Amino acid sequence: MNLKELASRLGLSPTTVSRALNGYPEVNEATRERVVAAAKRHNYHPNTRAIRLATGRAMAVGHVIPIASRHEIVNPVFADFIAGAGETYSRNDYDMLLSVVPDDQEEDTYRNLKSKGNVDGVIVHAPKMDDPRIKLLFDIGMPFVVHGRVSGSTLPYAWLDVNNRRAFSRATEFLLDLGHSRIALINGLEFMDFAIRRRGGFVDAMTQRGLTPDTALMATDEMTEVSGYRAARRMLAQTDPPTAFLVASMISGMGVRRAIEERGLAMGRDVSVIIHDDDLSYLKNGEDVPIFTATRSSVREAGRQAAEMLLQMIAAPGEGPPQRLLEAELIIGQSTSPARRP
Amino acid sequence: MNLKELASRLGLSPTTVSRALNGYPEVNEATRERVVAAAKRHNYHPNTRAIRLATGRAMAVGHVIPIASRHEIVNPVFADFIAGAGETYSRNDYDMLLSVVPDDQEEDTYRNLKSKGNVDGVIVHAPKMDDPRIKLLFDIGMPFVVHGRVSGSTLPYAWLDVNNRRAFSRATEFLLDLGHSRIALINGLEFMDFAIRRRGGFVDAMTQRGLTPDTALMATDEMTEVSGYRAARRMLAQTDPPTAFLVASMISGMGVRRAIEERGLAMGRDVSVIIHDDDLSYLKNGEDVPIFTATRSSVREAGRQAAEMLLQMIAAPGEGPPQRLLEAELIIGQSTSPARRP
DNA sequence: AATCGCTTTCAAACCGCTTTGGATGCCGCA
DNA sequence: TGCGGCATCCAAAGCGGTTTGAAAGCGATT
Repeated sequence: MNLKELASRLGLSPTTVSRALNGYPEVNEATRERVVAAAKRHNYHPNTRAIRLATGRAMAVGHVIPIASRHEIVNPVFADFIAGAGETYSRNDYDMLLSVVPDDQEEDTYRNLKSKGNVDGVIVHAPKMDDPRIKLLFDIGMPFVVHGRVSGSTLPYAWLDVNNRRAFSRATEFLLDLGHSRIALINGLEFMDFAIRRRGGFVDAMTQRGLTPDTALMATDEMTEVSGYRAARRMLAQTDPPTAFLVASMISGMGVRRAIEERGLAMGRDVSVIIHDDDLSYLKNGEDVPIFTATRSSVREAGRQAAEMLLQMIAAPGEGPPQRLLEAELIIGQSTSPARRP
Repeated sequence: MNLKELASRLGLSPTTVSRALNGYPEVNEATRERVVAAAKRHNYHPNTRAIRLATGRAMAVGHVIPIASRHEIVNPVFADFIAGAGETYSRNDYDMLLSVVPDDQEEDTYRNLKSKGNVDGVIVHAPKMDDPRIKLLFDIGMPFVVHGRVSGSTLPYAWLDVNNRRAFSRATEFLLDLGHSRIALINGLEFMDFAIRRRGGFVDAMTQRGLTPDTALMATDEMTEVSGYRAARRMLAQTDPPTAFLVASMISGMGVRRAIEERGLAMGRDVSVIIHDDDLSYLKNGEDVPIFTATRSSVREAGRQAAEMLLQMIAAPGEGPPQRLLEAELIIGQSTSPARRP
């Protein structure tokens, strides 16, 4: 059932039927009702491919998720972010296009997306410092919203980010207030923008209290269970081990806990731990009582909002790029306690 | 730059240019080379929207991921499965369309995908027993591959599944061979097809050795850390606690470990644990030495293969639905040991 | 010289919708 | 009676490709 057929059944022209269904004013209210009723009765849905060609809009947005060719890790926050964004798209009749590509083909992917015209805009994931994608997307004229920010970029781009710096400085201060001074940072990969900011927040808070961060207590790696475990184990084996850990994710936090317990210590009693909690739906930080003390910010909500911003930009271009900074909550859980006097 | 313009620059008709680029035989090799060179020089990429309308193919496949309206959990294996499938699509110039919808709108979503023509086929995720989607997709004539199987369905549908039954019976036998008899099962939600099969494998292996599974040692819930923790804690507090756990996922396995250690016991020494390991990229089960003894099957590889099967079906319809059963490996890790004599 | 067959090219129709630029009919008003 | 204005409706021209059916060119065959 297509437009032409529906029109001829109604004894109307395709023009009128199209207008009736799309809510244009120049069609008699009575005929509109007839048309709408007939459309429903015959289960008519306009062919998306035709609409797209005729209007020149793709009614779709792209998410390019790069696969690091070296370690092949899929960032676990993608699932929740994309679920959030997907909700927004569904509500607005947009499609979500996912491109999974080796990270060295990422630029080509954006170029193709543009020149083949299958999306109206993209979300940029996992920005790095001085990320070249910003300039690229500007050059090819593709609307985009960055999930995160790009230190070093001078162009006015649209972004949505968590205040990572502030989250980590607050968490550090919280540990300092509890009397800890040997605080370890188990960070993500420090070419990622968020990791740089987190480190900044940590270092700032320490310095502000007159402490010099010990580089032996600062690790940077992929945020996996195993890497959290390894870093923590190594640090705990030092002569002057940390009494507290600041950890970049729930998953690496679980590795840290494993290392602590393996040493016969108890997390929350002997060693304090604060994690950053993305509030992933399948990795809740406890239910009634949080397991970990955490800086929490829902990545799913971030997805919803970033998608809204992008649709907004597509609908009204030339408005100046929207930017939004979300604050993380500090959640007090069972993994922190006052430092024990040595 | 579009086809018409490229053609006129070359002094050729659009027909010839189109054919040259698409490798049709009825064009002179010399002209083809001229065309291909010009296309590259002018950076010409055919407009996907036009191709889709002209050919009637969407060159896209859909993944509908339902969000359970009650608990809003995004299945953590989606990310890896989709990454795997995405690789296949990229290689074959297909787009991946993700629809995130509340689970009560799932049927409508499939109907719309079909009637609006934005995909050529779909992957069905997380099948339940007697899943109604099978019949629906048959009725509307949409090619599909199920990730998993659907107990109770009589229609010949395409699927790719892990041999969950065998995986869990092997794991159970392994524990029995180690001398365990109080074995607990911490399963996923038992309206999910995979969970039913796993339970079947467990029960079979027990019964075969003359043991009656204790319903007090069988839990079924969402596969989260917290639910694993709760179930294990409850069971360990019983008068005749289990000496071994069979757990449906790595994440709930971490909860089980937490419950064990909270009780002052050590996993692998006092209590044995076997998990099912989907080999998620961000949740590796150790690196050199596996943390958990596990039944392992890469969900990412499953994604790759399921996508290939679907593309195959789309390319050659009417071939009879492909079906593929993957076997899980049994990985021996540090979380199992012989049962201690009481 | 006429015909045939083969290769190579092209004009035009088509995919299913949107949108422009009229038409048509009817009413009120001079 | 004639005409402008308004409300409705429609024919046709896109959108940018693919594909059908035909034609042109040319050497070989009759």
